[in-house]
Amino acid sequence: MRSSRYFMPILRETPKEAEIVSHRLMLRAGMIRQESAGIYAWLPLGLRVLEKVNAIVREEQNRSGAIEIKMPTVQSADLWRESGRYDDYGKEMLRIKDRHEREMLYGPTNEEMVTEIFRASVRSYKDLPLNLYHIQWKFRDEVRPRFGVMRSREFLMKDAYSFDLDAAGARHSYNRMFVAYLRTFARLGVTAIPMVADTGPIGGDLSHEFIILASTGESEVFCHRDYLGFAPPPSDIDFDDAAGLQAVVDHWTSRFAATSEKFDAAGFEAVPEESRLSARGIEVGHIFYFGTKYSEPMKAVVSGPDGATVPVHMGSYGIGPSRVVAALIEAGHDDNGILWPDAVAPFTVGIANLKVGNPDTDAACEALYRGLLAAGVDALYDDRDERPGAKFATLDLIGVPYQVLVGPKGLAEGKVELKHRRSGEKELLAPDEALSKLKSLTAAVAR
RNA sequence: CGGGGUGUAGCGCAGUCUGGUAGCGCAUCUGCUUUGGGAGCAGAGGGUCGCAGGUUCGAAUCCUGCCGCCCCGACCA
Repeated sequence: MRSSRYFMPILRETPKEAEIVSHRLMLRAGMIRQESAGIYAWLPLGLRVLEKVNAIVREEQNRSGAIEIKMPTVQSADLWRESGRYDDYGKEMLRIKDRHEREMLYGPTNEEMVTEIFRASVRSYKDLPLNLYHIQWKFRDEVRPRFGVMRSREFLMKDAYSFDLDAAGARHSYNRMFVAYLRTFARLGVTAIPMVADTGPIGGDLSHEFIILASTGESEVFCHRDYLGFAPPPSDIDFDDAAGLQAVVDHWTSRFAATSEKFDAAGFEAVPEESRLSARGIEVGHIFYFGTKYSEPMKAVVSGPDGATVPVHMGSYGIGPSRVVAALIEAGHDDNGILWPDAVAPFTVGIANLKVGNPDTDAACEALYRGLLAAGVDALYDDRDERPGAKFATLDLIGVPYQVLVGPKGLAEGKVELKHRRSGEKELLAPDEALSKLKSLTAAVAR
């Protein structure tokens, strides 16, 4: 993408309403724009990051055996009356009426709808296990939305729903998601620690929250330091191997880890003092097993091997990609701007032409830009007629991980400067060396 | 939902107390000079002062009502 042709409304000053660093940086980088309290438009740069998060989430869901669908945002109130939640959900649910005065709602979650879809088509235990997920906008009418997309009213959520014949099968489905989440967050470049969680209004008796540690996080969390060193499960892990998955889950739940709601002083004090980690965290994922809570009232039943009709055991599994974007910034930023993990950076490489109009810099930049595009690298070519300082500041602000600075001084020596955003390291290379080095550095994230 | 605050140009703000027809910085546009860490000079454009009533010769400013937004608390992916 050429900067001169792009839509990237950078703000030099911070809008006063933005309190936390991720919100400030997302506004300044022109990633989002607030349209109403807790409701945001995603501008091109923000959308790029959001879609890269989605892509990783989707790949790992698919790898674990989940199947993607897309359910609507608007649902019928009648569906929610079946489960009894229409009256229970309270003011957080946005209730609307259509032109025929039918009661509708903007979905805050989809347990009822997916159960309805399941029961309409599945009759036999032979069709199980089944896990259906979608990535869709949700709306929860929070009393006080805040912190930008961290706690917004409208937010994007990946929600998966598993269906099994019995509790043991459901446990396996739960573990599949547990392992998929470990891999997902590792690929997103962060450590997310599974912590024992409250099941809340969704109900059930098995639940974990996945927490990213960040000093500006909203939750107070306590865990064993060992979690920071645990290796994520490999990409070739066998999701059909119930015992193998259970071993991974056992390992990742073998140390103390709890949010303040589930904090147990005796358990934490049993952790050796030098290993106790008391920190702040951001909840980016939450998984539940809730048995037959919905299948029973909504009659989602299958025939078992013995011919008996039984309600299916279900679980639900959420990741909030829009919140993840903010959490990644909370976990990665400095005074100059955002430090994206390579895998989700809006652009992997930025090229700054320090003197647009100079035949040498123009030609060198064009060659680099074309070479990167040909290699499938997401490159941003800053070809605007701006001063060098403005270009450096912009690339740092939006967090481009690898930057090539091309100016007449360097070119006179036959060199361009390659800068690594996160470490600040710089090196002088011949343009073609820079290109081949960038190709190898970014090979893992190139398309 | 309780408490506090705020609304003036795209962003950050002054002006409101003490009414006289709107200003500053950044951004934008034009020109010249600049060009390796958010340039300088000169000029220009851009605002129903949140909305609706009221008081007044005259309202951004005073009064009444409404709305939006932000912060603190209680609640949540």
